[in-house]
Amino acid sequence: MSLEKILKKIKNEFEVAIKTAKFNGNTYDNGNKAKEALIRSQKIINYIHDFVKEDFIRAGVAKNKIYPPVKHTNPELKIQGFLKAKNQDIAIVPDKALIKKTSEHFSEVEKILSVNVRSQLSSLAKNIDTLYERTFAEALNLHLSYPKQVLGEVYLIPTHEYDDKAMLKNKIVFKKVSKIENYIKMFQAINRRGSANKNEYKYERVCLLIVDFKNKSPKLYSDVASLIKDGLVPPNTSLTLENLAINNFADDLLSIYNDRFGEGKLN
DNA sequence: GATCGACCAATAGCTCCTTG
DNA sequence: CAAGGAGCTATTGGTCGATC
Repeated sequence: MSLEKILKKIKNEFEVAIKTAKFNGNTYDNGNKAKEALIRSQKIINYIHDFVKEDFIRAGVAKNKIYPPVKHTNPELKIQGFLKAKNQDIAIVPDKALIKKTSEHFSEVEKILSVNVRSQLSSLAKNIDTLYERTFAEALNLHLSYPKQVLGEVYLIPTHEYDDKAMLKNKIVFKKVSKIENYIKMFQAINRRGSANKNEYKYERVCLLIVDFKNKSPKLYSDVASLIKDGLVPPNTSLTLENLAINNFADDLLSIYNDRFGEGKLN
């Protein structure tokens, strides 16, 4: 499925939950509660998981090396990092034998390519700093144990967050424009870890999906010029979405992977 | 007196374990 | 081996002091 279609589906399901206070055959007290159930079911984020998985397959990765497989939500691979073990949203495993080794520290485990995927559609401003901490702690947790491991992160944010108060009354209301600049700045700061022996807090490649859900067909922003044109970041901004957009996401990760571990291990 | 920023806490749905 | 419960986590809502 194309990303455009997926975003449309996400918008639709999210807004239907808010407007009807229903999700998955259950009726909730209000639209906000139904939306919570939808988010917590992981249904929405799983669309993005599958998109990323499909993109890896397009880029040459073997289907059977991806965990959980396309269209499946388990088994997730739990990898023991420096401080804690954590399930990986998308893991690409060069050799099946590694799967049994992820609960302890085996150096070959670093050959597993891992991508985490998350979203935040409301309360962005309030939580930006919780997000900072979580996001970079997760890369650290793995890189401190596995310095060469190739890590990716995909984060979906709206240009205008959904208003949580309006949801209580089953209304779709968008707040004024999100602090998109802050998000870009923060993700650029932890993006493109080039060398395997430093900057453990960085990801090898991050993708920030900036989407305007106010449009009937949600609009995905892949360059700063468009953001400026639509008044979403100041015209004089020095920021860029270079290496932060979805274009070449899988290819970039694979290219770093191939440099570190040799060509073709994931095909 | 409205908005912002920083920090904390809650909770549903999932997974996994236990128990009968 | 089903049912129930405990534990974990992602996401986001509440609050309070600072700042505009």
